[in-house]
Amino acid sequence: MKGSNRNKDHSAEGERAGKRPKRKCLQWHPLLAKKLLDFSEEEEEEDEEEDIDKVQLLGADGLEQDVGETDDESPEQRARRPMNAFLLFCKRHRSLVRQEHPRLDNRSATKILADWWAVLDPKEKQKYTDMAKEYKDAFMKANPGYKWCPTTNKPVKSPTPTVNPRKKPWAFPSDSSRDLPSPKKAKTEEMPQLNFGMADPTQMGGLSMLLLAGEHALGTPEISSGSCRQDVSESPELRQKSPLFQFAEISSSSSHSDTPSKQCQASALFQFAEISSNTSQLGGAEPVKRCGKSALFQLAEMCLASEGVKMEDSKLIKAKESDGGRIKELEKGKEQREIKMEKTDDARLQKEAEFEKPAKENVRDSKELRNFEELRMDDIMDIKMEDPKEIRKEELEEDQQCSHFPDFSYSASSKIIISDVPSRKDHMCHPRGIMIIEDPTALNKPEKLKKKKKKSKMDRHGNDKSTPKKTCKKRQSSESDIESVIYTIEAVAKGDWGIEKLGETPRKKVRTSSSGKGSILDAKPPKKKVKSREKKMSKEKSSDTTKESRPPDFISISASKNISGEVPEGIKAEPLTPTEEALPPSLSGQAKPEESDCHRKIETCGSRKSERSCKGALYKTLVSEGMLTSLRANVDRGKRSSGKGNSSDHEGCWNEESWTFNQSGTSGSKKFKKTKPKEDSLLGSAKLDEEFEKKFNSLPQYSPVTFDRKCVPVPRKKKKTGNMSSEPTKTSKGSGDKWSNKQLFLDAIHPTEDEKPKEQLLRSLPKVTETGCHDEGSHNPEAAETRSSTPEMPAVSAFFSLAALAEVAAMENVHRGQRSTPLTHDGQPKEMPQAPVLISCADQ
DNA sequence: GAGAATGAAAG
DNA sequence: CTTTCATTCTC
Repeated sequence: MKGSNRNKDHSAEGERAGKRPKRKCLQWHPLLAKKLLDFSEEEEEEDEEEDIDKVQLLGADGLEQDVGETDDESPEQRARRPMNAFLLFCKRHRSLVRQEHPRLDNRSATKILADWWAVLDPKEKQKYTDMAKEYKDAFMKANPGYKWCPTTNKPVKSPTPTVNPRKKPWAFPSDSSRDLPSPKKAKTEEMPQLNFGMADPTQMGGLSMLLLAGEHALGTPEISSGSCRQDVSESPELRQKSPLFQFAEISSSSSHSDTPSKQCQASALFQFAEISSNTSQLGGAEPVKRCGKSALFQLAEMCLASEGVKMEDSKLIKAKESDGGRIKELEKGKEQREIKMEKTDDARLQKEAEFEKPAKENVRDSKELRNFEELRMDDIMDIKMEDPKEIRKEELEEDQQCSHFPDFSYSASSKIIISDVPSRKDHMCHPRGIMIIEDPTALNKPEKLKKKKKKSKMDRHGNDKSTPKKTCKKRQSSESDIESVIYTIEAVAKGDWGIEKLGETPRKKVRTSSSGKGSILDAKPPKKKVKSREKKMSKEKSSDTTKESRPPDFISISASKNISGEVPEGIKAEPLTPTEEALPPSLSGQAKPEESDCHRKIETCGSRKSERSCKGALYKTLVSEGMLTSLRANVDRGKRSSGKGNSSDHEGCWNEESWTFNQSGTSGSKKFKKTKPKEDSLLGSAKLDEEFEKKFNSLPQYSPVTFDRKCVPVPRKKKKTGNMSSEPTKTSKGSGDKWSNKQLFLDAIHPTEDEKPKEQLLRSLPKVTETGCHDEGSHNPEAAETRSSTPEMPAVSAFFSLAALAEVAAMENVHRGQRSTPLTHDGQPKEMPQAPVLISCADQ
């Protein structure tokens, strides 16, 4: 049913309604495609990967379908016209309105918003207008060919029946020169001539491509986007006005010069737009050179070297594991990591295993959770040891424990474990593991997911209203969540992302993946998370301390990395290794060869894979060092997209979900690559969106009070008058009570009486976290504005090459999905402060 | 899905 | 001048 609908014209609307549509837009899709073309080599490799993926995907047809569907819809179509000032305002303030008038339906809220808008100080209005314009410009730059809307009628019917008539027409009509068919289409069938047509964002090359793109952007003059350039040249004012433009200019034109100061201030929006565009036009790049170029890369390489050892270990493990606990393998995840080290010495392992078992039994009473974890550890160890007897024992123990925990069932445990796995930094692994374990059906049905989301939303909103039962369930999870949140916060404060991811990721994924079973799962995972976190925390302490004490310098990073390589600690994420581990046996077979390849390549600094791996290492390092904080905005985005896009069908492809799906499909070692392609696309759009969001968040948010005063006198329209009179009145009342004058500018946290303490707590916590670690979330409008340029980002960018930054960002995007909802465990709005809207969307 | 608002863009 | 569509989300 859906499929048909999607295809139909209205599908777009439906999508919108669905919310997922939001993120779908990859305006530069075509550009990416070109990139792909440029980097045909990688493409080939990826293709292979794809095949593998497909095979794997077979299991879950739904996933694949989703992807395909997504393809059909084509990102270009998705590209949405930028919001105008009023819409921005609405988006920014709707949540406020809703808070004040929870009962009010959206329409009414819109009316109120309109009223506010009407009375809004022109000066303030101008901010929104400017923002809208800025974003529009950026958007247009990103999508040179983009047309606002097709004419009312024409597009729909006549043109291209194959694709949604409506979308196609307006997507990139003007690009006659380029003629980029919708990327997806092209890839599948049409335009054999155009190689890029083949490029499917989904399938497209990985970070390397992105990297290349970035390099190009930096290195190459603005050959690419003529139109954009023209625009820029034409409107110098814009540049002056908006850092975005400046940045765009810089990146496009000179690029090479780092011009850190300016760039720093400039917004990533244009950057990415430029990059994408440039890349598209530019020819292939030389990865090797790049490697040499960036210090960042070198650093990554160093990291890689350390990791390489680990990888080998993981291989060994796999080989051994062929026996039994496949799932367990997946589950092992983190513990494995640690264990790996131990593993080297079997004797030690055995001893430890034995030791731990009895110990946990004793502990049981006191700390069940811990035991559980330990148990897992034991399982892992056993597996490694390959001793069937021990495994059995473990099982028994597990059973016992299960008895202790009514909630935990075997299946549940497995799932939980999986969730844990994701908690590690290996995002790649998670999705896949989830996919495998979970029912494909669930994935297939986006609708259900939607419902779920809705429900969750309902719950959150309607705590007052209804669903005591649901609430209860959630509450359990929520409590645990809170703990986790706290941990997360702490972790964040310390700069350790991994932990945070742990908490968040599992949750989200679990939910998403397990539409039906979610409730049970939800309840469980949090506990585990907490424990795992605790454990990690303790273990990581040493590392953490190190991090804390040290500033995020290159040197420090490198040092830490080296150390990490030596130390088994979980802090450093081993992207490749964990992934491999996570792979199920079936996959492992395929993966192994790849791994070996990777390994070899890794050894070779110049190879792309090595680059990737290096990137991964780098990413880890950066993460550990907390340098990615600024990039974290992606998380928000991810949440958003995930929330909306969870359905995963068509639009999903660009979303995290799609991403996740792909990963799941992907075979082990290559996950990175595959992920990357989407990431790229995502990255571009994501970055743009991210920047946009930042800016958006920086926009001032006004308290109802502000409007109340003005509001009364100004009745805008006759029609509404009736409503207006009544509603505005309400507003005034509510605002008066809740809002103090000092709060004229709304900060992040709204003291809503309606909301429950939990939510508040969650909100506040996340806020704090973000605030502390990342400036991104601009809680204070003023501060936000100041930040609009995003101090951190610029700093980072200045430090690293743009390309490197982009890579990292891409990586983070990958992670996004998993960690996406750090705070949102319950589906409650956590990050109210920055983007209320985001929150609403984000919660599944 | 419709609808509530505003506004930009295209016909 | 009219029509789309961008945002959000209830009904």
